[in-house]
Amino acid sequence: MGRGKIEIKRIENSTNRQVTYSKRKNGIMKKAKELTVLCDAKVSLIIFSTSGKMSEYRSPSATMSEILDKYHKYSGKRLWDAKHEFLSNELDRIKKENDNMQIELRHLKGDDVNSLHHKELATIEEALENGLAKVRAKEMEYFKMLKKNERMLEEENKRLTYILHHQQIAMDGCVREMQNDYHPKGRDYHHSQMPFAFRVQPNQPNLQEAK
Amino acid sequence: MGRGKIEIKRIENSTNRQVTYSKRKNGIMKKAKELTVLCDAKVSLIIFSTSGKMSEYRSPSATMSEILDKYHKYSGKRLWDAKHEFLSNELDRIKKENDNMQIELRHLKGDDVNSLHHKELATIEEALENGLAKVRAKEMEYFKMLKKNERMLEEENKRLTYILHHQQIAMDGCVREMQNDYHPKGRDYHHSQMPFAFRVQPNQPNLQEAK
DNA sequence: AACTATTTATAATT
DNA sequence: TAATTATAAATAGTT
Repeated sequence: MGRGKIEIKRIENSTNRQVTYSKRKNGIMKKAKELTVLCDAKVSLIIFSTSGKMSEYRSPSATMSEILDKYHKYSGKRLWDAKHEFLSNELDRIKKENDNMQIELRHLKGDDVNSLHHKELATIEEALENGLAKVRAKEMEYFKMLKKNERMLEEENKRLTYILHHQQIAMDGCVREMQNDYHPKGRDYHHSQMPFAFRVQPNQPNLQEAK
Repeated sequence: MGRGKIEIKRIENSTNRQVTYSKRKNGIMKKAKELTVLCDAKVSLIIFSTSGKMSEYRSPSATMSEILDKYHKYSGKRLWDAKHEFLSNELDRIKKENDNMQIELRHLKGDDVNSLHHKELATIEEALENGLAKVRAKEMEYFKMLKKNERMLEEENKRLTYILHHQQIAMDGCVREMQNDYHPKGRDYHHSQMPFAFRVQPNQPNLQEAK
């Protein structure tokens, strides 16, 4: 389409090539726009000249990421950089793992077991019994520890009570002596002054009976 | 450029639009190829039709990632940052979900329960008992179904045996008649000819005793 | 950059 | 749906 027909091969004359580039670039851009409007298509056209200059047309209705997303899906090519691809793969892997665990969890909770066969059911049952046994053992252990702790506290309590009692007796003697020295007429002075809480009281009644 | 001039606006007639799309798509592809060859340019042309079908032309000298790299530099647009961030967040989220499930699974299997308190242990125990109950119920159901099926098969077996038996008797009578007619001297001819497998045998001995 | 002869693309038609 | 064709559009060579 011009004064003469041309062969489709590289134009060797650099000036001609540049002129033709400019003209045809405009032409193809126009065509892209027309295709977009006439046929309601989404077009992405990116052109780099020999010198590296970029020209772009993109249908107004489409973002570049949208186009690339679709391109990605269609071509199956992995355009993204290594890091991106790694993340993508990792995500897929973990999602799969996640699904499997979810299924296992549901099975262990006794849900969605209709599709399972006898052998699978037996395996799950065994796992459950196993888990139950372990959990109960742990609970028992916990209980024993509590019991042991309680016993230790009781022992300690008894010991403290004993010591306190003797201390009180010693103190009584001491105070009586002091009363004899300085307040010969006063009686039970220290007892009436001492706050109740500081006097030894059996706060664990059963301790008195414990061996 | 055609029989009549057209306005550049969306072609409402769907058939026409599709025809025009096809023609112009080929046209623009051809133009892209020519530009590539004539002017030594790098071209990327991606087109999506209304229906979502993709067509692509790319200069043979250029890979898509090369084009996108250059596009990236030129436009200054950061196309994949958003995507990257999204993937990264998604990965974190799912990893966390994963970890939680993993812990739950371990607990249900009775592992790693040392750090748990009494209340948590009790919750797990309950879940396990629940699951076990459901699984056993399912197994019981399965077992009953097997039993029922077995019973039905036995019934059918009995019925078939009965029918076969009577048929055999009838056949014996018939053959004997035939022997009397044509081979008065032959005896047990049909029995010796009949493959063993076709003769009624009690293959489930206990069936004979079953009510 | 504008012009124009000619080729090419394509809208309407078959 | 695929050819055909008349015409519009694009553009190669020219100014």
